[in-house]
Amino acid sequence: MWIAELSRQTDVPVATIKYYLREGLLPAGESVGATRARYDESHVRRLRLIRALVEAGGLSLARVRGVLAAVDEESQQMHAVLGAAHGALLPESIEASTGSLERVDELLADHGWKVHERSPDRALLANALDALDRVGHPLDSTLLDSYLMAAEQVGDADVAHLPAGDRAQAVEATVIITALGGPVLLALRRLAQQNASARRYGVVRGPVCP
Amino acid sequence: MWIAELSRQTDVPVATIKYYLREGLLPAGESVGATRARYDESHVRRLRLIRALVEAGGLSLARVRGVLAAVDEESQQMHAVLGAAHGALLPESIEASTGSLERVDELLADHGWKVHERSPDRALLANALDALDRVGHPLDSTLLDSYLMAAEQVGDADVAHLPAGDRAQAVEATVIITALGGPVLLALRRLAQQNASARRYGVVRGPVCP
DNA sequence: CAATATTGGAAAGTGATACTCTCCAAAAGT
DNA sequence: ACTTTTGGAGAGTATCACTTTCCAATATTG
Repeated sequence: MWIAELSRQTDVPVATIKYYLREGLLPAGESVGATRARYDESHVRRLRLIRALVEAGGLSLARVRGVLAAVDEESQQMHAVLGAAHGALLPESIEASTGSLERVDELLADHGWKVHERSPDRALLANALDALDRVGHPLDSTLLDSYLMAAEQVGDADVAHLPAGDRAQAVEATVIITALGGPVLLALRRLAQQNASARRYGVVRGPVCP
Repeated sequence: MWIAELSRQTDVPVATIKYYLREGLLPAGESVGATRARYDESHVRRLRLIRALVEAGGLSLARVRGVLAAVDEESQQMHAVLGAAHGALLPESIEASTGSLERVDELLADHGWKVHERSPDRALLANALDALDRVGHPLDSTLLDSYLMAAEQVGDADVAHLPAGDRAQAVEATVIITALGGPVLLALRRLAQQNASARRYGVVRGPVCP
């Protein structure tokens, strides 16, 4: 198919496809003459993946680039793919207080979690705890435990549901569920908060949506 | 205190404070003469809140403005404050397929969740499910159930931990925990995924962080 | 065969966001 | 008297994610 057809099938403007090609997010089509290139199903899939990560996952194009690199890295073990996908999803350097980092490490140790010691998530978590401290609302330890147990449920379920057979599909499923599961979980959490709030405070009329 | 002292206490550059004042994110100080204004603890707290929402919560200044408006709205019931905070945290119009919206509504009905029928979270959730469909990895119903139960745990715990006494503090705690709890939960989820992945796939060496 | 349309490719332009810098005259400190 | 600081405003800057405009080389259509 030509670029116009690729645009039609994915609902992405031709100009944007050209931009993604320039940026190296989308591999070039098979060049047919000087002013023509042919695209195929793989381009349709890749383009849909990019749009899903950007629109629903809220990733920047820079992060998408990193995620795609992790997807395309053929040689790695599945466990490493997850680590690479996580690495691509996060800023690589976050600063956090040693106090919060210790609290995180202790928490992980208490529950016997086996995570990479240089995982950016440790620092990211500690950083969030620091921010809560700074605004004068430190995260209660029992609340943090609730978060951890809920996260464990979800993380276990995520990994259990990764397809076992085809490696390429498992890799894609890994980045998709990691990136798009987040918004799903956060939306459900807010809905659960609304439900819990309705029970705790009672509702005269529904909540006001401004 | 003068603006320089406010800057010192919050680690926010004077130019940025002036910018926030212009943008109406920070209320003006008490004007003392033509070239002087006095700031107090309330400005320090507000500024720290803004920075926490922006840096740790990842909110845009436009969303912060909405959240602060919800905080400052004195008249509302606590339940409405939560709704307003949620409203401010999300885009107000998200489109989703009727199929996914029905799936969401059914899910909420099955679990007896009482949420506002026009909550943007419904559409946001349905939109995320649509995105998963479009990339050819529809969200498995048992996995969605795991998400829902985990979200219920967290949402219940969040609301249970809101301070009961002072209303102003409860309002602030509501927006803080809603906005900053998200990153905490997502970081823990990724750590849980790493742990589950280590168990499922075994680890020869630790995951590679690129 | 002529007229029109489409393509790949590159460069420049756009609009939003979040600052950051420069300037100013009035006032405060020394 | 002189240096510093302040509030206020305007302009400038960097990044991001496109979008527009241009081109010459083809393809398609009549």
